[in-house]
Amino acid sequence: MESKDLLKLNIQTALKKLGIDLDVSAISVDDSKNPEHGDFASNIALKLARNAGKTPLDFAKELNEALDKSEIERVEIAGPGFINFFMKKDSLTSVVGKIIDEKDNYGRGEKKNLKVNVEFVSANPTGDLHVGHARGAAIGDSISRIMEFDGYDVTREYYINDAGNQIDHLGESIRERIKEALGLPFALPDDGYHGVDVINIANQIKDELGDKLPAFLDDPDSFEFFKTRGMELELEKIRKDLKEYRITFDIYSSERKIRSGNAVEKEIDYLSKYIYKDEGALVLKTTEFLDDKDRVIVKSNGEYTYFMPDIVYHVNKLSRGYDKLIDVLGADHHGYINRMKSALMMHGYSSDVLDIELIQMVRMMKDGAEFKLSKRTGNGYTLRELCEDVGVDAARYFFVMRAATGHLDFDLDLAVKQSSDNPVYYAQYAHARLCSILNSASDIKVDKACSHAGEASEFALIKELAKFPDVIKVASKERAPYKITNYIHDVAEKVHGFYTECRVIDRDNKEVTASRLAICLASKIVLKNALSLLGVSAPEHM
RNA sequence: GCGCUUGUAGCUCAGCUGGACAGAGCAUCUCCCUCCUAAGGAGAGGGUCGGACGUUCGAAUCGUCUCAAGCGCGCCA
Repeated sequence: MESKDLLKLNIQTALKKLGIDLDVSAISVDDSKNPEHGDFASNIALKLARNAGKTPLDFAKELNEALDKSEIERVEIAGPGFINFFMKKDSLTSVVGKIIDEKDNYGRGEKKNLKVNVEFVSANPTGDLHVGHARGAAIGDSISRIMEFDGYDVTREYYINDAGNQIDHLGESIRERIKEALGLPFALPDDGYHGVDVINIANQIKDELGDKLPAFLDDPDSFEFFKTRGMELELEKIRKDLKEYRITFDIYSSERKIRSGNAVEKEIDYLSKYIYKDEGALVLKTTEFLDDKDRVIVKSNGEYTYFMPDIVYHVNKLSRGYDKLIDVLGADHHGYINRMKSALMMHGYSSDVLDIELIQMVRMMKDGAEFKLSKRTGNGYTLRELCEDVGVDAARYFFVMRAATGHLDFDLDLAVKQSSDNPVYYAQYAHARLCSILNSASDIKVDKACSHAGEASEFALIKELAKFPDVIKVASKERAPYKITNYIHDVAEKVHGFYTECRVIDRDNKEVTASRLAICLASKIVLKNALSLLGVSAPEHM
């Protein structure tokens, strides 16, 4: 157990001696920001003094006397009643050996036996993924990785809206492009897809059909074929782009399949007591739960609104046994949250069975101005181009670097810079430096007890490493990958400070060398673990 | 009009289940490589935490009001 947690238990026991029973979770112990305030600080006396009928200072003094001092060097009571703890060195350095022993598993949360489904990207297979998808993709995948590491059983799912009329437009566009290629008269639909990628796909399908053309165009099944084949090819491209981006999905769900077998009708039946008719349309009484307005589910012309099959889809996901659904959506969907939650509540689920993570817009910035367009196609800047331009590491790191709820300016110039200005390089460089030291001293056995730590920069780094498990818990709970990038920065900063202050390899002083090598190894492990949660590589050389 | 999100240093953002002088990066200025990667480090300047009032021993953090920006409020998806 980490020294901070031990300290909490220590305080808990001391409080008991004073006749106060408190859960450990109610005892706050913080890492001191200022070294003068010791290693850890607690405001517990300020919180409890009033109820105990004492002044915070007196309360702190009494508490201090009840503490077990075996791990504590000394205690200072400061300010209005803060208790500052100066820990014994061994108590702080023990985490180094722990990290080295646990390696890739350092920071991993306990197995929770909870199944979580994270749905993200879910772009219609009608064209290339563009940068608008890229942030949601990076955040969705990082949330998945973080929660997996925290001990959840995570499924990554992609929902294909293949039943709507966008797919019809795709089919039409392909058919007309094939006609064009065959020299026949053609007419692109106004709401069709006009990009070069559709032309490429049309050409590919044309080649596949070969001699069957142009006769096949008159076949009544041809349109259905263009639709499904076009979609398959689009999806193939998307999968490939995502794989390059280090994202793979466990499940691709098709709207058509979800809808099959009267699933929608059955759902309407199930919800019947919350449904009423209004001017020929069926309306769901979502206001009975969280919504501020009832929602149409079947239009007066008999068609479903988008919402209806989506309810079926979410119910379907839950029927597969997930304890929690997470949807990663664009921020413009915020009106959708309470409506979907309400529908699920009609099924008896709690409102928090579904979490919707809203992702704010990204502005790509280049030379101080917004950069929107692909240089190749004249359409939107694609994910593939972005990866080619700045690399997957920088792309993924930048996209998760800020809280999802806030707008993000993606500085393309900074992302390609090979210098410390670039936060990705700053972190990766720290890792590479550590590897370089470890390689140069591979013949020296590391001292896992880290028994010769003495410099301030060594302790600053060790304390930072000890925070990792807590950072994971918070990032997982808040679904906040940016907490990991912040942490990575802090670790990298301390690594660089340590590197500068402490010469590691000293052939004349094997003890100190072995102790410092342990710090290097532990730091390397933590950096690598943290980077991997974001899908960012930890290079050995740069 | 209603709802959601945002407003913190010149710029981009942390900090927000209330706590000790408000932090980081970039940009600006000073220093530091005979030595494991200077893709680094040390230091300086720079802030009425949008505004007002309230709760509290204590508010960037909580509450109310207000100003500003973005986005939603379809029988669109």
